[in-house]
Amino acid sequence: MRSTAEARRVTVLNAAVSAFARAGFHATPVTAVAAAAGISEAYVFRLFSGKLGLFVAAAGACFDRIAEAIEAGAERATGDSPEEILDAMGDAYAELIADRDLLLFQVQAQAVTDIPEIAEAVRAGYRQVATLVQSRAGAGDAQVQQFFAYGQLCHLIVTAGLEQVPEPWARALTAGIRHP
Amino acid sequence: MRSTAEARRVTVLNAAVSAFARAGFHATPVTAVAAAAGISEAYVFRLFSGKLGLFVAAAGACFDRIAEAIEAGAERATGDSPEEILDAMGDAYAELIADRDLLLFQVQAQAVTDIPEIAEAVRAGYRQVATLVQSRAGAGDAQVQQFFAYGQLCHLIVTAGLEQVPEPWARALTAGIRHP
DNA sequence: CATGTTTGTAAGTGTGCACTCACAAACAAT
DNA sequence: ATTGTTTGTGAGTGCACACTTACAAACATG
Repeated sequence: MRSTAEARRVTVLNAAVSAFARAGFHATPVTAVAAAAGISEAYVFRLFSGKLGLFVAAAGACFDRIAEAIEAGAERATGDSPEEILDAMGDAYAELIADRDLLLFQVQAQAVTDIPEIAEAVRAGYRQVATLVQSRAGAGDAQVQQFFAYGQLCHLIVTAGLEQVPEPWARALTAGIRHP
Repeated sequence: MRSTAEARRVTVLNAAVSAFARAGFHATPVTAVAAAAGISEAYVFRLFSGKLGLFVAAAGACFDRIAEAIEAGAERATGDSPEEILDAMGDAYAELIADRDLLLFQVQAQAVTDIPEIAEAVRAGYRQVATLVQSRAGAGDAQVQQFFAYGQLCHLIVTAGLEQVPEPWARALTAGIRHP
């Protein structure tokens, strides 16, 4: 008995977010997650209820990390106007997704929302983050909407690799976006 | 010999866009596409170079339809200021994605950009649409960027089913978005 | 009508993967 | 020590699916 089940679950979830982020739900065998976590495939199935349960739990971990980073970013805001807090939140988010795992996982999760359990997990994740942004920044609906619209644009820029494209249309889409 | 190969390819591509849109690249067996097109799986493999070739061709067809609709929308603009043309383009896009196939296909394609051929197809598609919007509307970079940012937000709203969510955070994200 | 070409399919083949089960070793409790 | 519980794995099982091949029927052309 090397570790408690709860500690293993955390390790596995980190490996799962990373693995699912790259290839998505259907193209990622749980063998890959197990290998990344350093345990056997069979034990992953005992720790989580099937591949679907694993993915849903990983989604929860993903959005928890995002909410945590955004809240910490708000704490570092220079002022307390909605604009300043939103800006600080944007910076924190840009910094967080530097490794791309959390960003890509969101894209992958959105792609498998035809599975009801995953759709619910995505809604729960955005509920958590959106209510946080709304209440913590004290921003109006339009500002919150804009915050998420440009966040989604960021997902497109990264998945399509637009920061590598020198043509004018790509420069227009990536202009001023923090950090890609 | 009922039909020419070229006519079959068109039929198959329509079926492919629809089928891939729902379940994505990896979860859609080419049997499903073949069945939807009313031909055998083996013939699909003769018409296209593997499942990947089929998906890439479907992506081309998808973005062609989008570009066509946006151009037709611009034609119907009430004035010829960038704002009015962009607005007409937005309406045309909102109308086009009413059946959700074209929207969901884009989301699915973004999720499998770890496959280089698909990443290139996505870039080619957005190049086509973005240059069209930029040149046809005569809009500045910031306006073009905003156009696509809110388009991407629209993808989130649909995949997560936010238009069905009555809570304040979801209302903020969906406010004023055309047609969901 | 004979020969060639294109359209179409039925029936495989091999492989990858989700999930299970029987079993073992580490630890706890009495 | 003995019994029970939790942590952990190796070795399967069965199925879905990408892709191939061999073959047949429709059409064209001389």
